[in-house]
Amino acid sequence: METSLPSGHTPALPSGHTPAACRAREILERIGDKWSLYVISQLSDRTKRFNELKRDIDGISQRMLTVTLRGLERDGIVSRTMYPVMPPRVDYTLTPLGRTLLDTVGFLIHWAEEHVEEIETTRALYDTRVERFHTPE
Amino acid sequence: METSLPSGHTPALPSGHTPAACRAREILERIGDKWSLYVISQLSDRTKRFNELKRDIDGISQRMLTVTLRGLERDGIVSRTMYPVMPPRVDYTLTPLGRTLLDTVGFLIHWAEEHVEEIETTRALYDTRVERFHTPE
DNA sequence: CCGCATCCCTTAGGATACTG
DNA sequence: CAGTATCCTAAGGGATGCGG
Repeated sequence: METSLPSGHTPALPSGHTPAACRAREILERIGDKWSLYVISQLSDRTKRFNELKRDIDGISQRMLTVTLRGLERDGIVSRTMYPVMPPRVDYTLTPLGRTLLDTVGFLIHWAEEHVEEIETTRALYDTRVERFHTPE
Repeated sequence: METSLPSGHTPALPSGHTPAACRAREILERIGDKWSLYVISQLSDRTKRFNELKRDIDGISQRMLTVTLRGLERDGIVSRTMYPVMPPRVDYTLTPLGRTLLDTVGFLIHWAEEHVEEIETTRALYDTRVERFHTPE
């Protein structure tokens, strides 16, 4: 297993011609959904409990946190430990597989925060241009 | 602007406590959707035309290619050049901003393909466990 | 405290047909 | 060739209430 980055241009993967690439999409959709990146990021430094995650990820609903965690657990990216105590206690932590995503996830979030201003400006410009085209007056 | 990877653990970003982080989510959703990663990847080595992309990205519909390209263009990740000829010709290429994503995109796709087997096995195992719980017999 | 079940609305996204 | 327009279904995702 090589962890080195395929620097520069990837050989422009077949993206569906081979069965493997086709199935890879399902996996990317898992971590590419609305919340997974943030859950992974929040677990980057240590194990956390359910409500701790809920507090730290601003705007996530209880339902979506559950759904997201289940998905990540199903894929073997997050592991779940339940302690049969009262009140219940559940710990979530990254698996070794999950940890292999940390650099990339960190980079993506970093990248997004770095370019927020730039992209929002570009968007605004684009939108006014399109508006001009569509409004008659 | 530092392009170096925040290796290991990110400082577990606030993910919404600051306005910047909150807005960053919208940007991540853009490249985290179903097709963007593949479009970016396909443009990694060179400019391509519309139908060329459509051919190369297996399974994408004409509509979704249009929608995805518009979104990427709006964010300044892809640039669009239209030649007023007959038949029409439109070229798509990555902007400098778009190129800064190449390593990460390449890594993600590579990562997904690398772990397809592993994850599918984990999924299947997880599903049978859950099934056991829910089916009475 | 953790989380499942339900309701319900919104969005994503595929199929198809038509245009400059 | 490179789209737009329309229709329609499935999935996403929030709110709320209940249960161990």
